[in-house]
Amino acid sequence: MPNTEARRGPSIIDAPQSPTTNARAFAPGRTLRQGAKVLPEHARGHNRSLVLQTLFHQGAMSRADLSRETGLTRVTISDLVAELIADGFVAEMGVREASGPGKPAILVDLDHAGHRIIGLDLSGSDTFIGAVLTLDGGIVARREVAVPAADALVDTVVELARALVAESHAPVLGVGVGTPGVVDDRGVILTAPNFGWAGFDLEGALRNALGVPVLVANDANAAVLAEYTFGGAPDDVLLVKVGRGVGSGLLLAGQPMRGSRFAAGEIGHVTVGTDGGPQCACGKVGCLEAWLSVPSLTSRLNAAADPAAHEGILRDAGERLGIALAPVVGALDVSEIVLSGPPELLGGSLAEQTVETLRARTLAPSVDEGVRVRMTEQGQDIVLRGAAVMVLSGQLGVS
Amino acid sequence: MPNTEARRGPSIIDAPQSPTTNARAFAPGRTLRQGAKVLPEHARGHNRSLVLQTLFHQGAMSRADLSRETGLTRVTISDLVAELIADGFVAEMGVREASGPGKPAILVDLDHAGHRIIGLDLSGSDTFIGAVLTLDGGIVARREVAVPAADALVDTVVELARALVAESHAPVLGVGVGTPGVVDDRGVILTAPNFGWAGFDLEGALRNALGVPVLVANDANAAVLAEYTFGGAPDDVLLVKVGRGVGSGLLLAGQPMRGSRFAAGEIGHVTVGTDGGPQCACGKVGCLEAWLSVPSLTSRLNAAADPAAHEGILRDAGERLGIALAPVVGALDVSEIVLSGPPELLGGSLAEQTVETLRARTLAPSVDEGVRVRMTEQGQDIVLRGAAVMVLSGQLGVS
DNA sequence: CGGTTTTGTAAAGCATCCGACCAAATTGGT
DNA sequence: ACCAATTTGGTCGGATGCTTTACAAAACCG
Repeated sequence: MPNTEARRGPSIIDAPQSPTTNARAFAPGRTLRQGAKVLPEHARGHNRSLVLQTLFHQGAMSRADLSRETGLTRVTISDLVAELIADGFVAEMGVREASGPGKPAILVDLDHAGHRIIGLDLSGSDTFIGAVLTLDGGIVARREVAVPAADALVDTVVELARALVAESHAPVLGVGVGTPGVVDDRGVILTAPNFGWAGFDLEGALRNALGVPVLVANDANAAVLAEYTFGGAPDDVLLVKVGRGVGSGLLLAGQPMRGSRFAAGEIGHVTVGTDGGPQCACGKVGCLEAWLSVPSLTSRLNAAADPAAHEGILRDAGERLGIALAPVVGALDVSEIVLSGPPELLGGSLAEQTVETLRARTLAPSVDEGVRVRMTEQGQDIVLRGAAVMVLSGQLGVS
Repeated sequence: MPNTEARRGPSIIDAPQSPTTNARAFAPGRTLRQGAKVLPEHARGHNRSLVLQTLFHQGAMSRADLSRETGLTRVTISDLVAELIADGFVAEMGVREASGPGKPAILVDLDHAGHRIIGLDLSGSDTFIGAVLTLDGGIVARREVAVPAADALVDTVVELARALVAESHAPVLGVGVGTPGVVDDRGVILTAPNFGWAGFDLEGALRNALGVPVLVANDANAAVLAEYTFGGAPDDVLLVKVGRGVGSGLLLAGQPMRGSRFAAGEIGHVTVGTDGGPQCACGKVGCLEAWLSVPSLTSRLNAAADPAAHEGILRDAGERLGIALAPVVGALDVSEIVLSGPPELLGGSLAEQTVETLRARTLAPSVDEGVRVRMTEQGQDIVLRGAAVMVLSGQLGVS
């Protein structure tokens, strides 16, 4: 049963076209780089999000605590909290055990059970994965379907989402989708070679079919959001997602970067080094993907009769990743690079060699301040949880 | 003063929660990624900047025009404009020639003569350059001093700024400084090997000495601001500044990127390619700076007896720049790369070869949508004008 | 048991923007 | 000549949002 709760009127959250998406970037020459007017009600919305954000990251606390954390007065916090309780996003959790003089505090917290988020991960090579998540990123239910033929793709995705919405026993805050391909800021898939999509408005199709807010983004961009919100990644982080291809998601100053043509992160077919390399499916030689993708890595590992050679193959791939990322690290000063993919391939020598190569090829700010390289701890669910973060961020202003 | 807010007791009520709730607790030293409260007066400030920004980019217009451009009502615009006139930032420019029915409009515009900006460029290898600029970036007066010995650096800079402030025949909006080195967001120079500075608060020193607002940033970061504001660069642009060293400034989605340790743009000592290269002063081999800096380029050109070899040397350098930037272009999807430096070195074959190499080593979104590479048209004043943009942006919210 | 501290709410005040209305100035039709 | 239409710029009251001040409730402490 489609719920209309998530699209109620008075919420700030409802504005489908947020003012930050001004990038109607097609005009030749220059786009108007003007911001938008700000009204008192926008300030209200910002402060609403600020309360939610504080509760999200710091857990249950009293209104007085919220006042101290946010800088807003207790009066305003009371008002905001009352509004959020009425909207079902916040709930009173009982009285805190008195720990000193004064009236005992009433704890308030996000109503984690009050809403659910649907996340979809279309990046698998064999299956589409979907899940029902709580507001704190916990997975409540999960479904998988085999990737269908090209002409049934959309119907399959819609049905997967519809089944999950039906399975959610709470109002659905929104549906987040992480998909391969280049996706613009309105959820239109500009190009997705695997699916044969070009200029397809997946976000609009899902919204029309489901009647709930939908947000669609590239899978690696979703993944880096999960790593930021749930994985403790710093404000400047690059996530490299290794699967059938190689892609990346980038966060700078805590903001996701989309690129001028929404193609940020497309590093799979960047040529690495000046000494040739494996043949790539794209026709070029020495693409990062030819060195690092799971198919290319496994085929080279299988071809090596001697298991002792495996170490060398993984180190070579790690070195190539380091060579490719060194200019990015130098130009952006990211402090952490997170790898997502099969841990048995990426987790060991490969990651070690990557960080060694990076330090050799960049001028580290100081000895122990070099860039870190590590595997994600989000495992296989990283895109699902990233899709949930997209909804949290888009609907509640929380990340 | 009471302050027991630090640690509350554990809450007694603890609904079963997924293990991921506290996305924050670990990672020592990590900054809270919470925003700040927003009050109505902040909205007012934003709208003030919006009016200034509109006038800055579109020139004189009537209050009614401003209302249509910004979406604010004529009432609010009249109020904002009155305030800006009282502050001396806006002036009435007379009545517009009637072009239709209705009462003739009174044009208002930025009062370009009402304030001046002081810009300093400390990036020259021989001289410090300073200038008095109008609000629209025009240079009114200029001074140069030889770079002094290390122990007189600060005094020299202060005196240069003081002389320019005295020379400005209008209130000084602020002083902007572009300097080599790594500069944090409060104008503290973390490292500047050329000057022997480490952790030196140049911004504070100048502010104390001059009593006007001061903003200090890296020279290449200042330069890219000039290119964005005065050079028509798009929202996602990388500027490469070639001089004694090689540095870069980066703008993504119209926002300057500083990096996690304020070291974004430090690409001079990134190793390029996997086939060696010239020896760099830093001790490594094949740094971008060893290929591309003005001293290294000129010495290689002078060493070539045959002028016909010059073309090859420049093409090699351009190719190396392309090799270094290809991963950056892939990861960020910048749409334009701007070169700043001696045009006789960078402007011809070098830039051509750079764009060719970039296109060969990245997967262009489509045929004619590849990245552009061009020389700046801001010439030698790019850092001065960028420093002025820093002041415009910091003091008026205009860029 | 009164004094102190803390929490949460209520009332009044200030800032900001908007809608409705109005006066002024110009064009254009009759 | 004159009046209607149009556009500009302003005034006045109303709505929203945050703050300061004040207050009741509920705990602790001596």
